[in-house]
Amino acid sequence: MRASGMDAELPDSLYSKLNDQQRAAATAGDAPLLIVAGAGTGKTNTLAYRVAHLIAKGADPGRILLLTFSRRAAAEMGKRVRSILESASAAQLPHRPVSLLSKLWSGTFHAVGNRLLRLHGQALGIGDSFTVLDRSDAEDLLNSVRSELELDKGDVRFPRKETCLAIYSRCVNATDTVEDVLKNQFPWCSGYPEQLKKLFKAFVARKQEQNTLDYDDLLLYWFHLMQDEELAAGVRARFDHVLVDEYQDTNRLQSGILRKLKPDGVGLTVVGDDAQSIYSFRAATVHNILEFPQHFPGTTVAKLEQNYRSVQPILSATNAVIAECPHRYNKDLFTTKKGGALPRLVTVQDEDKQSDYLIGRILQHVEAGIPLKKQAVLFRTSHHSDALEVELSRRNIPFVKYGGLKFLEAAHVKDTLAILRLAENPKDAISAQRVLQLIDGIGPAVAKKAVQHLSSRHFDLKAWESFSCPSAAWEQWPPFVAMMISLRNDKLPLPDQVAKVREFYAPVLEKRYDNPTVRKRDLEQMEQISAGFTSRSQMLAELTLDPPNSTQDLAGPPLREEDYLILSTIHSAKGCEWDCVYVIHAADGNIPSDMATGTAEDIEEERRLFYVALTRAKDFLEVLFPLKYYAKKHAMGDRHSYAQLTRFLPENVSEKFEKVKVAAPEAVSDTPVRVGQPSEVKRKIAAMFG
DNA sequence: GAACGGACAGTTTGG
DNA sequence: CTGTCCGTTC
Repeated sequence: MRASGMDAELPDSLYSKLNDQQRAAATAGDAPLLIVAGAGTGKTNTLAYRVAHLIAKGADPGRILLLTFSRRAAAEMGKRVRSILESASAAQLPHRPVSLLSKLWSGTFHAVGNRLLRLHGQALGIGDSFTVLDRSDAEDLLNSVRSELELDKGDVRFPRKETCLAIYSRCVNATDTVEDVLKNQFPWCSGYPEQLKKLFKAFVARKQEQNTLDYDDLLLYWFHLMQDEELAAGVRARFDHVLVDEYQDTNRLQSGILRKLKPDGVGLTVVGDDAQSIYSFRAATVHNILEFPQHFPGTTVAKLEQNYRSVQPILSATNAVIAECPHRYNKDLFTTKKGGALPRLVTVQDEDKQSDYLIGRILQHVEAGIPLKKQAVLFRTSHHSDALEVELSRRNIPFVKYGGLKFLEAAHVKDTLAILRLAENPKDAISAQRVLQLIDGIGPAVAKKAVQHLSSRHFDLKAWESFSCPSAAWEQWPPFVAMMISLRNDKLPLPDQVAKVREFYAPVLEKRYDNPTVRKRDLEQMEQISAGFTSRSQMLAELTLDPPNSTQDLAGPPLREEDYLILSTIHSAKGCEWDCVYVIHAADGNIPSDMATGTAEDIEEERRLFYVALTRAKDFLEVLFPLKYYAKKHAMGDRHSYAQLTRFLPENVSEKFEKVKVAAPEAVSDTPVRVGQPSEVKRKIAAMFG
């Protein structure tokens, strides 16, 4: 181990904030280390202490690789390590490690893969200027390959592009064959193994021609980089220590990378909780954490079992929920947080009542001194919060939503980024086709011709000056080509580039969308944030790899000052905690989602998902269950159906909850008009004059 | 032959 | 709100 001569322990007082289990984990030696950490047991803190410990003992921060689940987690970890080391410096450690912290390699597997591949890209033949396709780009590319191969002709049952990509992605991430993936995950597509293989082969070839990598490629090329002994040695030599957070949610490709990165496991630390594995749809496998000790003989297993997050009644309830799950590392979570309220299981009449009740409770908690920011509403699926969002807006309660429709998925944002991507990588035909079709008179056919024109002239964008476009495009074409050429100028600062794009794009936006003002503001925002990136390539890669979770993520500080309620999908809530947590739509079919009740394993994952939701709560937890669901298609007739409570709360579990029933509204015949109506009237009157 | 406009359906979770 | 299908228009 490097620099082992300059052993300097962190001052003892620093560890006083850790319990014995945490301290043992943070200060364990270099043998492979598996930290099994239950929900709320201070996992992040322990990992941060371990990093600080390694640095204090002389490890070079630039030689530590910290793999986290999200960008947010990476930032949080960096902050904590910094603050621990600052306390250490105050206690007069010999060197000043804090200033070196920026050298730490931290980020998601995909982001680190992106960085490493740009460093080693020459050796792999992909260069350092590849662009990264997001999922919908990859789908579009797959789709165009599919129609070229005429796989969509005459067979309506051939899987849709989304399904094709999902199959491909599963093959890559689970390192599985097409046949096995079809058999196990996509049985309804099992009639097409040969066609799919042909499609995937062409898809891979096309990406290589275009110099583009999709998300999966960032792992796949990294994986293969590690299979080449000479190149692998180069990557291995970069890192003395590798730490992986949320290990239960890694897939086989990722564990394959780790095993080549640290073949004997020396200097490798992984942290996770098998009870919180919720990403199998992304090919994550809980086997990675369960079998870690077999993969790396000599593993030290450290358990963290003291829960610091939840009060006893909540912990009892969540322990009861997870106790129903058959296979897992045994952990006995306990807390010393005595007292506290029982979690509530609230039955409401329907979704409207759910919103009413919820907002009432949220405001009560605000009055009791709990700011909105410390309260979160969690749900299985993004659209589960639709009705609530309407009601929150109506009552002027500010909120931020995590998960769901991404800023980057909005058409106008995609258009703008496509222009920048085309400037970055003129071989990127998917971006080119998207961009070209923004011009009047240019549709798929002409766009394709223009791409061919460019391709046969060495992808020099100047070649478009000599392209004969249809007459409808005559006016827009020259300024378009001029803009593209000017973007190739490396000296042009990024915000100026975005400004040029906006100038070109503004009229298109006016013409194509009926709410251009909001969209224009998004683009202004994009120009502003572009100033924060060092290069166009960095901006494009980072936006693709760490898509902003909400538009507020992009907004400047002013909004951060304000108090706002958190709405989040359960998946996006991973790793977070709040004083009050409300889990809505706890009906069977929602939790578990009826999209995910195929196999017993699927259902177990949904159970863990429910467990993750409940364990986010510190002081107050409420689970809401609307009895009635109205069939959306028959809104005119008041057709409805009765829901069942989620199967994850059988009587022996739900007895840990205080049961609350909110009275049925129909009982009162002289109830005044529905709450929704006044706003409708006001809206109509307000809209009378445009 | 290709672009465009209107109508219509569908929409898990995320790097 | 976006992708897709289809009839109409250039």
